[in-house]
Amino acid sequence: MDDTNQILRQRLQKARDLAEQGVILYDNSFTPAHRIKDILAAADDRPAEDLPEGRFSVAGRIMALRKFGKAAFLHLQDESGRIQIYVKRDVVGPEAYSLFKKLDIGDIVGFEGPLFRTKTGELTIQADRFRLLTKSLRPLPEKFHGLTDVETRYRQRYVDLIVNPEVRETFRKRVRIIRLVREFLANRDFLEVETPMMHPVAGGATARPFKTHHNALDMDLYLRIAPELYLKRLLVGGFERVFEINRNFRNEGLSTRHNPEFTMLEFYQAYATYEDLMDLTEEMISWIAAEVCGSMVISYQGATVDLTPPWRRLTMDQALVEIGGVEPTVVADPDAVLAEARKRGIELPPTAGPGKAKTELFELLVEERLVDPTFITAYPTEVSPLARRNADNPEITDRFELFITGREMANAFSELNDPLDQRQRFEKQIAERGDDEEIFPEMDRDFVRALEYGMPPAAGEGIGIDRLVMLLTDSPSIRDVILFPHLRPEKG
RNA sequence: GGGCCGUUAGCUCAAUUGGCAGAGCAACUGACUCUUAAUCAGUAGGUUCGGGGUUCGAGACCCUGACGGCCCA
Repeated sequence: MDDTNQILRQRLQKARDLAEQGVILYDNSFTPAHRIKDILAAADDRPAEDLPEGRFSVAGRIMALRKFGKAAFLHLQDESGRIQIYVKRDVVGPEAYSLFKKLDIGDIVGFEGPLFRTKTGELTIQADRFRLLTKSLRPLPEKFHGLTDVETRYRQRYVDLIVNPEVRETFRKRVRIIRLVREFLANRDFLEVETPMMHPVAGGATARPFKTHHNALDMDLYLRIAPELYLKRLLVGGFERVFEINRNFRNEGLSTRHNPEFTMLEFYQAYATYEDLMDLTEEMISWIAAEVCGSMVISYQGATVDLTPPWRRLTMDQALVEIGGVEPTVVADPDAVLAEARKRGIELPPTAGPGKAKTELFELLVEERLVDPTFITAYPTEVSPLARRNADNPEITDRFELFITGREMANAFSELNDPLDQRQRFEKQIAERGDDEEIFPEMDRDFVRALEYGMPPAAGEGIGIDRLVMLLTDSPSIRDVILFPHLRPEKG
């Protein structure tokens, strides 16, 4: 502990003095009978003469303290809310009051007493007993400006949570959103499963994985970049509707939209197509928004986003023409697409075909302009190694991505279940991976074997939970919706 | 990885052209029994992110490193 700080020294000395007087600094013998929110609700707007009678006991942290000579007001905060407490020497007695005067903002204290209203009408507990439950040794941030330094907020999230109620609310909403996702899928007979986080082969996505090592088995393992290949094995096994909400890990850069570990929902439904999943996705996200935000029309960083179904559906070619302003003749001609991409300054690897070029053009010209929810369909097969080919056109897949506020929110497709096609696409991926052996180092042979047993026709989807939470909590950065976002160590 | 910006008291922030490092809140002492950014009087609190340099003199200028933010890859 940094004992050069004056305030810390004083607090520590104060704690020692209290301990010498026989005060227990970390007492765990007080059980509050009430939550602050329930007291506030019970009293509601009732006038002073009509307040609930009897004694109330609450426990929480002192957030503000206004002391007089022989009386004091304080605000106590528990998880549910904040209430004013009045402590008067004539009521608690001189001995207890001199102990009370040693308490600090930040201490956790239990109070007991009846309710009254102050002359300004504020509901207040007139404490006749109290007990110090936890002595705080570090000062809280200033009451008016609070804690705004983002680095401290992320590094010491506990302080952020103590002093910033909107941060607590964001994380409550996060929990609520995840619970609603589970409820929605459970109501449709989806089975929640858990699949491995450590994979011998990092598959199911194209991303650089984290590597670890199993000592007893003397083998390298990868933290999963996606659960997809395991969930599809479960379809082979006969579970027809499965989902998993869990962490994925990608060994890539950090940004306002990327954390190395992030939470992903993936779900798979047998005998369904990507078109069924568009309906399901609309229904799920608009319902969750209505439950959590109270409306399907929400505000995100100053923009209005209307989540009311149905949502706009465009093929990638249509989006390039209608939103990106690319000539239809260019979109229709593979060579022209490649030329257009190069003309726009996009650097393409030598192996890239028109599908890759289209996707890059889409990211450049269209993506950020899709504010209201939009499904983009007909992704090139070239960039969709796990998706089923379209029956009429093998160059495209039965796939969609969902964009909201210019960000990719979901990725879904009718699943490829032809084992021979799957093996060829894996082989092509490996051949084209370039120098970076970290990405897609080998094919998942067992997955191909599973397909050989026969996977029912199915559609599957992934939704980035963190991005969904960002959208529904109006948070600009993924770090605002992850309790402990990744940061470099404090001391280098 | 690249560019730009930032880091000053526990917190939020000042500091003119390079000239004694400050305020508010928090803290400490005292007064005060309905306050709510309580009030009043007084006191204390600094490795100006680290290292190096220029200068009579550096929080500020130069070099370098750390951490963070934004944008780009």
